[in-house]
Amino acid sequence: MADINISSLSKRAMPTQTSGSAPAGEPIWDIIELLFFAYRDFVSDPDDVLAKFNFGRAHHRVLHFVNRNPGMKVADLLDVLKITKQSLGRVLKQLVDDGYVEQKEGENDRRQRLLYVTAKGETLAMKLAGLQSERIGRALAEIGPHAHDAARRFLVAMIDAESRDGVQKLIARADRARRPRP
Amino acid sequence: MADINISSLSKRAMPTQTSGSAPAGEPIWDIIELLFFAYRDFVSDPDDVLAKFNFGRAHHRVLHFVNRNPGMKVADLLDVLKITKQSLGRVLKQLVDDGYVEQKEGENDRRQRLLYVTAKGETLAMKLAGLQSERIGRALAEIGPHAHDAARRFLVAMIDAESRDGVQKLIARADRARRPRP
DNA sequence: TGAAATATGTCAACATGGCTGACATAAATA
DNA sequence: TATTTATGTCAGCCATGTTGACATATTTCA
Repeated sequence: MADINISSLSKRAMPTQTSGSAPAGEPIWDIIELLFFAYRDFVSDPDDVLAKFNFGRAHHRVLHFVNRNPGMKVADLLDVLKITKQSLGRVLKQLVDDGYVEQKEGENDRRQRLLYVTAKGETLAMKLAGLQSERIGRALAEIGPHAHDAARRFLVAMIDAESRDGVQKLIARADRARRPRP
Repeated sequence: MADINISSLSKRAMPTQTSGSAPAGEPIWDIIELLFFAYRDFVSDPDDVLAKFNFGRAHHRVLHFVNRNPGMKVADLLDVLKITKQSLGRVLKQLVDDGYVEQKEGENDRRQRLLYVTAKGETLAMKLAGLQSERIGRALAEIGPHAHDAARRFLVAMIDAESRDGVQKLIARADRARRPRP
């Protein structure tokens, strides 16, 4: 447990100033590089599992968001993933063909193909989310009581200001959908 | 300024327990998804600049680490990036041909090709690091005094235990090299 | 009702950046 | 001298992103 030696990093911090819009202090090297390494490890756990199913990261993203937002429209998914419909179409087709995702005609608007995970799809999605949650849970537990909140605040603040609201609403809505009003 | 509404998230937290190796609580959806969105935005700023130079993310990574660790061996770079020498070779060749990176014969071991950024290379590397630092600096400033430390601890803890030490040493060593002993 | 807009799908072609496998060269080392 | 090491390179494959063009069904609007 813990060869973590944080004190050795961050010689002289305080770059792009705590105050206003300072121009260009020394780059914040530690966070830049830690983000690279942390994100790489974060996505690597699912990658190993996905490989066994002949799926890649693209499939993971689709499966994840469909699992979290059952009944979402294709257009919504395109909006969340910010990829082209051709790129989405490729992986979505495989997920449907292999029985991980279903498409149902919209009730009001019959042009829509609402997306749902199948039982099989949910199992895989939850397995992958479980792996990532284990890593996150371990990390947060190592740090202390307010770690979750601190991490969330940091990550939210790293998102483009224009998208933050949308992202947070997406997350909150998915949470509500998953466990309906008590 | 601040459509950040953190309180709306995280209905019921405490998944993979604060204590030991609990098996499989509810996934930590917010962090999973925020990491996806935050990292996407984090790499998007450099992407736009790189596109103008006909470079991609792979070039960015190489340029970044060579800038941070002048004189590093090709083998070291392969180790950090965890890609094959063929993948590295492709982008490295372009960076050298275009005059962003130089290779010098090792003094002790003349088989080695030690890597250095040129003036041009440093300018670009610093510009990209500056963009990312602006985003990070803004985020940390928004949050509060201990944000940098909290973010660093979180990210370190997210890295595979076996690599943490190496990563932190890499960062610390690069910091020392950049501003030699006072 | 008929024209236009919308939601989705699909074909073709291309770029980037991973990968494997095989092989080449120069220099260090046993 | 024989072997190992550090690096480079050729050839080809795969995943996943892109653009552009076009097709189909359905809804909406004038």
